[in-house]
This record gives sequence, C-alpha cells and structure tokens, in this order.
Amino acid sequence: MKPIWRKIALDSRELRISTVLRCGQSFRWRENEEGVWSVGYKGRVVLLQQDDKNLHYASLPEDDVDIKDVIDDYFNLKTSLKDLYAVWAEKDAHFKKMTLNQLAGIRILRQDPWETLCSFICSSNNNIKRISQMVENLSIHYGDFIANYNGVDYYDFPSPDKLADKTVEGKLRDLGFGYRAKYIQRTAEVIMSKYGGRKYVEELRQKPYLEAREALLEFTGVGPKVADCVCLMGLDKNEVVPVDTHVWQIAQRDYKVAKKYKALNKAAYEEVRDHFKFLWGDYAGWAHSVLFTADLNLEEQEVKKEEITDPLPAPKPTIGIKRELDEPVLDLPTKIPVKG
DNA sequence: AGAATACCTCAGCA
DNA sequence: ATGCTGAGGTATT
Repeated sequence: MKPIWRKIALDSRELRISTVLRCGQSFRWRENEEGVWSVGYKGRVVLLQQDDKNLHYASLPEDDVDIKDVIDDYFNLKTSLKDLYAVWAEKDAHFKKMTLNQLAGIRILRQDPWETLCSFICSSNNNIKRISQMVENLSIHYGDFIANYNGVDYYDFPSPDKLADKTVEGKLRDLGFGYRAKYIQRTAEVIMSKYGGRKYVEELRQKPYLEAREALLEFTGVGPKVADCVCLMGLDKNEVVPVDTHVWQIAQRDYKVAKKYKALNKAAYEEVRDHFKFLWGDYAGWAHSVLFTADLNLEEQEVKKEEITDPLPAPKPTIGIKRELDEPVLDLPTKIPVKG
C-alpha cells in the first residue's frame, strides 16, 4: 500500500513542521529517516513532508477525502503568520529583537480537544520525552488500531469511554504514568458519567475563554497552566498565554513583569498572562510560542558555545616550557561516549 | 488567603 | 557505580 502524495503550496516561513511538531504542543508525531512525519489521527495515518515551497501530504487509507481539510484545520492554515508577526514586532521591541525579524514558521496547532486535555494532564511537572512516551502508550493500549505503515503500527488516540474504567488507573501506573494515572482515569470517568462524552470538551470551543477555562479546572489534574494550554492549543483561545516556569522567567527577566511576586502564585500567574495579552493582542498565545522557541534556541546556542570554546582553548603560542606544567588545561571533553 | 510539601518516573549528571 | 536533581504543575495541608 503506497500512499498517494499531494501537496499544498506553503512557504516554510508560514509553517515549519520540524519545529512545530516537536516544540511541546503535540506529542504523538514521529519522524523517520527521510524526514517524513506521521501520526494516527481520527481514523487515518497522516503523512507529511515539507520543503521550502510545499507541504506534501498523504494519508492511509487512501480513500480519505477529508485529509486536506484535516491538515488545513490542524495547522490553522487560514491564519497567516506573516500578518501577525508584523503586529507583534511593531508592538514589542524585545520580541522583534529576539526573533531577528525572521519568520520561523512557528504557529499554534488546532488539536483535538479531548486529546489535548489528556496530553496536558500528562505534561504536569514532566518533560517532553516522557510526555510523548505516555501519550503514545495511551494510544497503543487503549486506542483503535488504524494501519501498519513501514513496519509501524498506528493507533487513534482513545476516546474517554476507553479510559473511564476503574481498572485504567492501575494499568497506567504500570505503564509509568505515576500519579497522573488517576488524573487521566478520573477525568475520563467524569466526562463520561457527568457530561456524556468527548463532545462536551469539543463544545468548549464555542464558549468564551474564561468560561471554557472554568470548565476545564473542574477536572482533577487540571490547574491554571494545563487549562490554558488546552484553551490555546485545542479550543481556539488564541489570546491565551499559558504561564509555565519558563514563561514566568522570561516575563520577569525580559519584561520586568510581576517583579513583586516571589513565586508563581495565582495573582502572579494572571498578571503575567494578562500583561502579554495586553501587549501582543488577540493572538498573544501565538506570539508566546514564537518567543518561547526563540528563547530555547538561544539557550541551545549558549550551550553549544560552551561546548566548543571550553574543552579546547585556542592553543596559545608556547612561551618557554611553561606549558608543560599546565596539562590539566587540555583536559579532554568528559563526554566521550562510553559504551558497554 | 498564601505558602510549603508530597507526588511518580526517568534521564542526565556527578 | 549509586545518588541526586529537575522536568513547560497540581492537590493537599
């Protein structure tokens, strides 16, 4: 079964999937050796590959007439990053400086609301690698099988009815979910018994931000940050800036916001969130993801700089025989792979 | 009300 | 090698 590839004309500055699909918004995409990205999503395997001018796509099974619309919707392609960027750069000099007036193709996804909710419940006090592993496990163990492609089995993300059973908590604990096992099971159970299914979460898209947020906060395992992530990345609340520890630091260090607070409490959280909403406007959540990623890249560069300059200082012209006494300076990098 | 503390696991590092 | 730390928080004192 060879998929049929088609393409959408799309400047890579409007969307860069290699960044967007691994920046901590979605957690189930995988990339193969050839740069093809894939995921099981709503009954199909979605395949993507990108070059400068086009987004190439395919799906399995092939009779998937909706795939184009699904991609369009998932990546929010009706919204032009270019126009938004101009607004943010004009309103915020620091933003402009950090992003060097370059469109990096970083944008907010419009993901399935129920999956977004579960994913971000898993994200609390956690790292991207393990979050991905956990969400993948939810699909493999509870989701419907879709297809095998290139030796990989693809599954849908499970509906809440699959996760509502009391036995789920124990199994998720065995799968390494830790205390989040209970959060997932309890949330699924409440969604089913009290609200009748995932549609309840989907309909929060129609409600105003604060209303949707309140509704989400009712679920155990959902606090302010998780609720705001779901609002932004699943419920069309484009103005929301979720305040995690990283954003909290950026706010204080680069924007001098909420300096009077020592810790990120409720008041501090809302002050930071509202500040960025005021500064960047209706798509503040999108701007935040751009700045966040720019900041991460900068940190990586800092690390690389140290790695390069530290271990092997430029050999100074040797004066006399003094160098021989300074051997420790030439310490080899400690990171030589030790296998076996 | 606001501030500590416990909570699961795992990779990275000393 | 073992032990510690922190990771895009939340619930509970």
